Amino acid sequence: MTLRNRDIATLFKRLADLLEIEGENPFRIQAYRNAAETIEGLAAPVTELVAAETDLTQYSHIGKDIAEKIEGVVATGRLAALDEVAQRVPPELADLMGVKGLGPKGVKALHDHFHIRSVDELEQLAREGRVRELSGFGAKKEAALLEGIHELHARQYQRTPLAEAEAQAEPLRAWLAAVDGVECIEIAGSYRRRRETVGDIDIVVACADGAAVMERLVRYDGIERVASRGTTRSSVILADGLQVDVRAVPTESFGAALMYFTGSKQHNVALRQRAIQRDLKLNEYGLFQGDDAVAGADEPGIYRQLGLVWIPPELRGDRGEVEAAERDHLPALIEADAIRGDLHAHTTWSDGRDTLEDMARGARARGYEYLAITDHGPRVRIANGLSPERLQTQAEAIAELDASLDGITLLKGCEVDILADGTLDLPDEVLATLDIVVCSIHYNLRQSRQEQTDRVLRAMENPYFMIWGHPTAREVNRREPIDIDLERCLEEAAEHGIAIEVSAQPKRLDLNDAGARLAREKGCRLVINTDAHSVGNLDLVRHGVDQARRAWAEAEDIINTRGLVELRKALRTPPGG
DNA sequence: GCCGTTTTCGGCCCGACTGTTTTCAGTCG
Repeated sequence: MTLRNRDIATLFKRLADLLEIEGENPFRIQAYRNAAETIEGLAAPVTELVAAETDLTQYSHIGKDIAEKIEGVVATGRLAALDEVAQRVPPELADLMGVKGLGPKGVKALHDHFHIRSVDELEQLAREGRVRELSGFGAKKEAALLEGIHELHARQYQRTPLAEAEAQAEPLRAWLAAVDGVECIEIAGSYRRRRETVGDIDIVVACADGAAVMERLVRYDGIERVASRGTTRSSVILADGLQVDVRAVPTESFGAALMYFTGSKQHNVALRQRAIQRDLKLNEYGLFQGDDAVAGADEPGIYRQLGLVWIPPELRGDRGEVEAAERDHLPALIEADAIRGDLHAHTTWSDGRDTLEDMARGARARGYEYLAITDHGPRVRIANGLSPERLQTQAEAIAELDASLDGITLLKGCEVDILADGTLDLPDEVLATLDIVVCSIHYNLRQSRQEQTDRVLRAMENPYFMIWGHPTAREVNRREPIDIDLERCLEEAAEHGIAIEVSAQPKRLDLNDAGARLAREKGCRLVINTDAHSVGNLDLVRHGVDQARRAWAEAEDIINTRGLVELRKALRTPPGG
């Protein structure tokens, strides 16, 4: 199995956890955690960067020492420093830190006194009521730990997909907005940064009377329990286990609080350091010079005082956005209303729920100029994939409908399968009759990296390969991406003028933000498609726009922001086409 | 261990809440 960036990051996080339990210098620990964040956020595989002898210290939070440690990991598969610490501190203790309410000091105390090593042992100890024997631990703490263990098991470390989080959070936002005196209310956190999944929900409320907000919060119907409650800050757990933190601030602090709770943590740290350099102090109440607030009511004012233009939340990840904002070189991010058509949609001809006509009318009702009908090719039998004969019949139906419908153009297309050997599941003479050919992988997901890469590169040699559909076949929280040399494939795609799909399906979001950013850097055009299997699915496009924005994409990078004539020019041109 | 618009040493984000403490440490975000 290839060493993924996430695996390498995990080693450094674990090293940080164990050192923290040992009581090491907290800044050294933070340095390892910062480096882990950087590694996770890199678009290119670290293994390949090392193979190409890239200077890793060019990346933030990676210095000489950590660069060498990373090279060691790539060479040996092990982090020597971690192995060394593991001789003194049982590595399983890091898992105990996953229990809410238990930090490094608590883990060390429990281990020193009871010699426990696992969450299960802690659970047994707590059930027997023995944790309270330890000074610093009481009955309430013991109960809180049992609760924390329960939650750990229940949620299995899973983050909530953004679309699900929306369904939970928006009604609660509306519930709180009804409190008298609420001036502004926003959902912050990774939700506002539009990450594909969220760990919890952060709601920031501008209100003179915070107590009234908290009073209404705890009366919300969907609450499982109240984890903590104050007059300015409270936490509740919703019925499905999602945690919601609510923070009430005065109106003059709303921008600062919104910024603070939007994060990312790394972005906040960068801004606070910037404030310190200017003899200012930034906290969730405002930007202060001594005791005087110089900004705080709104975000643009704070950024301005720091010498920056306002940074859209999707860019706040300490990935170069502060430097870009300083030079006023931020991208003009794509907006949802810039999308003028969908190039990947299914109908009842294969596994869609709605008819060809319903889909066409639905797209027109959304204001689209065009819609590509791309039912499955024959390989996907379970989805009633189309044979060349049925595809021909469908083409006639599309042409007939297109002629009878004003205000939208229907494009004849197909979602062709990239077979295990890199051939496509329809012959070239059939593909030659189509306007749009989306090529996707649905089967043989477990091929080796070499096989998978060769497979896609071979497929791309086919002149009718126009769009690479959901390129890595990943599914959020459910299926890892296929093992493939993405960078190599994107270079090939750029060369042939193949557009890369950013699937807006919440379960796919494929390519993801880092992949889409890499695609742009390699010179590829992107296309935001819903892969709609119903009329309602067409509305999912905004989730794809979110991903593209996180990839720093502008409207110009996305081919389906163009009118039909320009779109055709932007697509790969097959021979004679 | 990283980093640099008071740079190669000396900082490194900071406030709220909880439980346990009898004045604050630990944890969280």
